[in-house]
Amino acid sequence: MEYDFREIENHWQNEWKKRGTYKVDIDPKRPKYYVLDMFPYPSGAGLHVGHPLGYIASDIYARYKRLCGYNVLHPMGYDAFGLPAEQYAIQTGQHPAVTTEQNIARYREQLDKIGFSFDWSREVRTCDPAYYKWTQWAFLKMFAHYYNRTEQKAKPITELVEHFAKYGTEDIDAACTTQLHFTAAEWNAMSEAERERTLHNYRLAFRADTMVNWCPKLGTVLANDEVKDGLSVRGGYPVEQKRMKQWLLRVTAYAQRMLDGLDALDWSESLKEIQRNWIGRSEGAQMFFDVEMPDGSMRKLEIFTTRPDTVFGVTFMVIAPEHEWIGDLTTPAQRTAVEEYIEQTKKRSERERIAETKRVSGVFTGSYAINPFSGKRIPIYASDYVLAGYGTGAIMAVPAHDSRDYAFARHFGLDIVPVVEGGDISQASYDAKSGAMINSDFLDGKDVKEAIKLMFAEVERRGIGKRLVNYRLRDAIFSRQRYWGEPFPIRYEGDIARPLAESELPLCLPPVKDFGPTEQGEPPLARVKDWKYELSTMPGFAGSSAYYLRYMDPHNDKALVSKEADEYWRNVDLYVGGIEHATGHLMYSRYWNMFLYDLGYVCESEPFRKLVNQGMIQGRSNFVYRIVGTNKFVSLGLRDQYQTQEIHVDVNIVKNDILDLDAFRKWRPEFADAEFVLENGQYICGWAVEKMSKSMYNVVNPDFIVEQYGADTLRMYEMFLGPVEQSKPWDTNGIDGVHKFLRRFWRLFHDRNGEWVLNDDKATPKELKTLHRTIRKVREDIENFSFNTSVAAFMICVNELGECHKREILEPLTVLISPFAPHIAEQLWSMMGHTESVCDARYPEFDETHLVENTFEYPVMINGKLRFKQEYPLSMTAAELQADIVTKEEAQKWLEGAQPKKIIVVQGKIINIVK
RNA sequence: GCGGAUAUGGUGUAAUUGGUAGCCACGUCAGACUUAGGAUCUGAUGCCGAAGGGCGUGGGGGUUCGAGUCCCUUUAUCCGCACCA
Repeated sequence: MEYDFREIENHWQNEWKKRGTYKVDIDPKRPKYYVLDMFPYPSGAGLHVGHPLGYIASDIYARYKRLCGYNVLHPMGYDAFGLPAEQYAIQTGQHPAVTTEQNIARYREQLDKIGFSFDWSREVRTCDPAYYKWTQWAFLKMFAHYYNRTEQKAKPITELVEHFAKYGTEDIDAACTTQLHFTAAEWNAMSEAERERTLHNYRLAFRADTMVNWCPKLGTVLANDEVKDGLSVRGGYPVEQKRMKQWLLRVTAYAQRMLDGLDALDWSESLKEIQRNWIGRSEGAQMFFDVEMPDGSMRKLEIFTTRPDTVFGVTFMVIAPEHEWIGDLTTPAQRTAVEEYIEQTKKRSERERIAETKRVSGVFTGSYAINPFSGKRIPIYASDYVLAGYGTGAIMAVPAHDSRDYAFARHFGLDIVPVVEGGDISQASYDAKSGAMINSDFLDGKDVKEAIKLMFAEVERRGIGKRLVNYRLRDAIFSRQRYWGEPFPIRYEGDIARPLAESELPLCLPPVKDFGPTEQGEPPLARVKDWKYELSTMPGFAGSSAYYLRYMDPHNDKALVSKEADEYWRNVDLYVGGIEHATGHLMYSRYWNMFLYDLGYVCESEPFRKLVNQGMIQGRSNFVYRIVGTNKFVSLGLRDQYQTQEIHVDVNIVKNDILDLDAFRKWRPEFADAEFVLENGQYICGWAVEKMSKSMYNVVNPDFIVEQYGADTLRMYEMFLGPVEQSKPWDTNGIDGVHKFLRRFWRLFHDRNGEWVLNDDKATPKELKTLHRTIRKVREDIENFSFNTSVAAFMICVNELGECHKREILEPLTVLISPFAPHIAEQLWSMMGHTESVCDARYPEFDETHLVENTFEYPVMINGKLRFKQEYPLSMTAAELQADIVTKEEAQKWLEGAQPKKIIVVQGKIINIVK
């Protein structure tokens, strides 16, 4: 009987479904293991071969863990709210719910074909009201809490209200948008609307009037991680900065904890580094500079600096054009110039601003500040090189030691005073944080690092500022002027946002017919009659922030996750997904989880213990070369002889870069009568690595591979391609090698006539050695997530076994391979007479004793090269080994009379013998 | 500019973690079986050389008896952040 993967795979997939093989429940008797994939957004294009890469890896790991006796939670679901479905709806008028449903069905069909061990009874969809009830619930909790920095924990906002009523802002250290100061009397005198407005300054989910990323083309605001180089990540449309009233999440409150938490996580260093960069902690000082206001009053301008040591070199100050005080600071003489400049900056898009970072621009406000240390009167400028969103939006400029300040000073002819030795300020600023201080009074002669410390102390002593830590991380803008997302459980009384009661959840997304903004530019929900709730909806990351918790207890309508389920499954042991979520989903999830942890709803502060980023699979495009003006195509090697035009050709009709001529003629009508100039009787195509996309005809559909070779071949081949973490072009060349391997594996159980053979003969020591070497290698490799090498180990093993028909060898080998090729393993397992699924077997243990009768090799260096090897039994201990060969005499005898010129012994071991 | 990663045959990769570089495959070549082969099987295949032999892990230097692996330096590519004060 030949290896009929079609029948085998069909049969076992049905059988798994029928038996509920992959359904899991809490089982306190067994240790848990939670293997999670980043759930997909079900797009209309379906899966290509790149998508399952991570799923296959995690599936192998999940199956392996299960075979090792763990109770494995391995769920799957859909991240179903989001922009593409809605964009499609706007274009076609089809409701996103309908297209999403269709796409999910297609995804499911494709996923099923590959033979994953998902527990589908736990499927979640973020657009399902029963699911997003808990997204809304978490939002309400954030709305009802603030972050107490003294306790480093989220606390009920009611505590804050009580405190305000008794003591005002006295002794409050809370994460907030702006530092407020008021007394209990002032608080008590506030109207309800005023109090509400004040509380938004502290809530973890809050409304604020801030600068946001506005994307006119998408008609919505976007979070920072959804914008790259001034363009929207989705769609690539221009994004502008605009002041708008939006909902935000105070993720900055958790900046330090998110930073600290990274150390204990088993994530790749590069991913942790991306998050560290994104959080962007910098230590410095807050300092106040006295400012002479044009109206004659004095104010204190707050700045942030990481280089307080250079304060004697401050010769001017710069504020952002958006700075609150800009109007007050501008003198009548400068008013026109300043207003013009503000107008000019407003017009420049984010993209232009980024592109023109080298261009120096700015304007003098007319006002002066006093350098608190040198006592000099210094001018205050406004310039867009100072960002409103970072620090306080104002800086002290030290042109001698900051390249941007230097360029600015040069452009406007301002003083440049060096305060650190080491540079040549006539050429450039000296930015390095080392050297001796000069021109700096009490700091003179001190090293920069010491000077910084001394300055911190001095600033605090004089009461003009204090040490401060600043973060680059911004609060996450949480509302989208869109339809296809979770509605906010918020209704308005005038301008006061009132949360819905928990019992009113879920607040369901009402149906609409038109998905675009209204004529007044309001979000689509404004069209819904009697919709008295918030018009915006939540962003994509809302639904994906806690889905891993929901999988633990997906049908619970009393809680996001029950205490019992949470305490059993705890958190994700292994998370597999793309690195593109480093600053989005992976930040928000950690924030969300820490918040729920503070409130006692979850028992682990970090959601994902170990994380593996699978590489991207790029496309490998193929080209044919048409002779210009003809319908004649010339093979790659001969194209230089003609004037040709390069045309993408469907990679599915090319094999090993050789074009299937008939298939090409059938591919498109205009090629029906194509002629070819061949080399060696074949048409060789050119190739290039490009993004996998329809327009380049390089999309390889997994269904196509499954149909041709079977799911097990696809699974193994994707693993064999190289390390999971690595990005690589998809190359179907070579898939035959894996397919051949599976056929050889099949043939281990069949004789030359294809008859099933399995006997109970004793295995030879050599066979046992082969088996156990493979067990050791594969176990190690799976633990290390090195699947390409474990596939290679299987291949070697099968090559070595030849025609082995022994149960003693084949049974463990079948279990060993079942995570990689579950269908064929299952079939063979049942043919061996097992009634239970191979998934219920135990993974074979490595037994060293089978290697004992064999030998290992002890290398000796001769003439600087390893030339001579002696084999010793593995059972030999290090001491015996030493006694045997380590002495010079032994070595000499061992070399059989050859006269060594030199024997080099290091720490009692011969490491080199020179003859 | 700052930070992270990678570099090995024609190709994808491997290397017991400092010990014979190139495992396992793809591709190529040769052979067998075939009416036929995009089937199957066997063998060869890093480069140079007729051979002995020499060279060889992006380049240069170093440590070591010994380096793909450790250190310094340099180049190239990829990724993240970026007027972040």
